[in-house]
Amino acid sequence: MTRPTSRDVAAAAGVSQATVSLVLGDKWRGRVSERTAGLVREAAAHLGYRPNLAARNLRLGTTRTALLVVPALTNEFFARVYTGAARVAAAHDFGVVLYPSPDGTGPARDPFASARAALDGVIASSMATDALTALGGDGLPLVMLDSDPTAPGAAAHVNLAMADGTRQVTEHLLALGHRRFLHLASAVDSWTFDIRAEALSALLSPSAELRTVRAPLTVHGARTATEAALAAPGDRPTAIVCDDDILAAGACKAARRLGLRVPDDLSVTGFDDLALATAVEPELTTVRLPAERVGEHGMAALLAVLDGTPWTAPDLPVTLVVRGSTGPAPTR
Amino acid sequence: MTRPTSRDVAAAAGVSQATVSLVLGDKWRGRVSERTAGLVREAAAHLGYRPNLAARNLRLGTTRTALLVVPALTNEFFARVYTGAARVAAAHDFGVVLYPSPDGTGPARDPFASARAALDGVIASSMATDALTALGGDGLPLVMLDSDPTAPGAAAHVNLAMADGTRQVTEHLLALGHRRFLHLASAVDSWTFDIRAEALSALLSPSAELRTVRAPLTVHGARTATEAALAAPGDRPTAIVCDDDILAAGACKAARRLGLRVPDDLSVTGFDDLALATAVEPELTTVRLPAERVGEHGMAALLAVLDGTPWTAPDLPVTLVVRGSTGPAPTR
DNA sequence: CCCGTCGAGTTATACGTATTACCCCGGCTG
DNA sequence: CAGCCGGGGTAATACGTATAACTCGACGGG
Repeated sequence: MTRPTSRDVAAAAGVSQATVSLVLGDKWRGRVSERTAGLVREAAAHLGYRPNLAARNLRLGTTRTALLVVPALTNEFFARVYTGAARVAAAHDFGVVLYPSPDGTGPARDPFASARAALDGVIASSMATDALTALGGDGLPLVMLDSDPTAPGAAAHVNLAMADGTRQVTEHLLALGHRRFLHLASAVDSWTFDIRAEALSALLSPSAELRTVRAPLTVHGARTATEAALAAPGDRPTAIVCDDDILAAGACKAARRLGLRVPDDLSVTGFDDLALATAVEPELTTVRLPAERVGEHGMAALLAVLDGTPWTAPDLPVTLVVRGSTGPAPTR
Repeated sequence: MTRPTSRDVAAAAGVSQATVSLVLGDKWRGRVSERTAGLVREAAAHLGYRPNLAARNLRLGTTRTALLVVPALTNEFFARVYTGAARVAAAHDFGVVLYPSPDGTGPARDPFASARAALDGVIASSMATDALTALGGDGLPLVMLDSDPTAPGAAAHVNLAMADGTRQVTEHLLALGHRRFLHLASAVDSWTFDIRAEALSALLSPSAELRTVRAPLTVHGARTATEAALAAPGDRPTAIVCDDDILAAGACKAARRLGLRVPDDLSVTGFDDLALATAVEPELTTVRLPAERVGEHGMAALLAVLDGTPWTAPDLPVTLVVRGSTGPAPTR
């Protein structure tokens, strides 16, 4: 009734356990005869043998498993990061285990207890610096994605050219004649917020006006925050630069509620190029982030670190995708 | 340089390895003095000791880890299923490892090799029956979510009242006067498609007209499929029942392209109540599925199976959410 | 005829943990 | 004073695997 072990297979094939291990581990060239190997494989298949991963991991001292820490899986961006990481992992016979870090509804507090798998390394995505250092202290190699490269504890970094993305979108809007901007950002602190806010104000001042509003990373949260901002006294902004497509979708809804037309009265831009960006009307002008590439590079970096190989790579490029949510500034 | 083991802790605390294990495993009431326990804990903390999970799993013969197989993580529905499963798992000191089954871009073929963790059981969500039976053969307890309850190999099932959801949405549309329906479904075969198609045709015939179109589960795919369907000769449908909010979003875009107004000229309904449903304009009338609840029940079912406890539960209820994408049938 | 070599396996061991069975000692009981 | 008990801890072991070290014939060369 219990699962068969390599010893059971050995007994069935009339050989020793070591031979089973050699054959199934593909290490038998010249050590075991073709005929015996066949017998072993047949016995294994017949019994439905599966090696016990726990035992193997213990013996080998490595698990070929990485932990990927993401803020929230329901965000398509991170799902895509995972996809990329898992693809590279699979190519190197690695596995990836997820830990959605506490966003309130997530699982328990301790990633390493929660992800019960034995791990070889950790990849952490888009975490605030202090949350990361909390991860750092336990001796596993750590790769940080989309995070402050000066933060301590990381063996490698993978970053996106966020500042450049902000530059592209801003210049696009400036070229369209916009001069009054609203920066709509996620309420959650992150390194990329700082980067983008900085790039934005550097590009705009002193020729243009900039206000910043932060909102929960949901369509609804962005809508209400934007409504409030647009209803504020003073000259209305003509362009809203959002740090996320989700926020941009909310901004568009706010505009519609207030009777403003996008893009005629108000231009809105997003970030990420999620499926959402082309689901809404008008489709969002946004900055496409190579999310899967981020995951791929993160896993590659971790593999390099585990190998002792030095790893370094430039920031991943991002591209502006112009769609229907931006247009010339209203001449008024 | 290598990670400290329980023996290292024992040496540092001046006790035996067994004592360390007892103390850290909280099994020392009456077996170890308070003072010694303190020493052990202090030594462990000082060395940064983390028990080796592989060794523990091997010793205990259980991993307290489940594999969750989902079709695609980028779909918010499955991300929420995972969230629910992980929450219940965490409450029972279990972990959940994901395996996004091959959607083309996914990782390798064999879930059990790919998810490298040693497993206690498997939860498979919304899989076609044949894909599931391929999973079945390896001796692990299997819980099926949202799948054909007559399929062999499952130790337990968790299902949604999909037929009832279809009934609710159909009656809503019938009450609004609609008589010509288009059923827009995912191109991927699934048990729930059959269920809903069946419910729909039973409710509509012979009083109303029904056509079925299947499309890739993307906004773009749904848009092009819907455009083609609406351009087809014959009387245009006045209501499109979609099996997914993503499809509904695509259908709305198709309508707009053809100059049809939603809901004035055409009513559209979705399924799932994703964030997308309230991101688009008009917001989607849809059937809300308790996705997290599905994950929670799935994990609970697996825990029960592992316990030997019988497990059974009625289908999870679903609720119609009426929003702006449905309205009275055009009087024409 | 003896030794080296090679082919085809086997025996033994270690990985780090949890737990069972045991040990020792001081104090209480009869 | 022998016997017993219980508190406080230790020694030994098993989990299933991978692999290094070894064995055992047979064979070929010198």
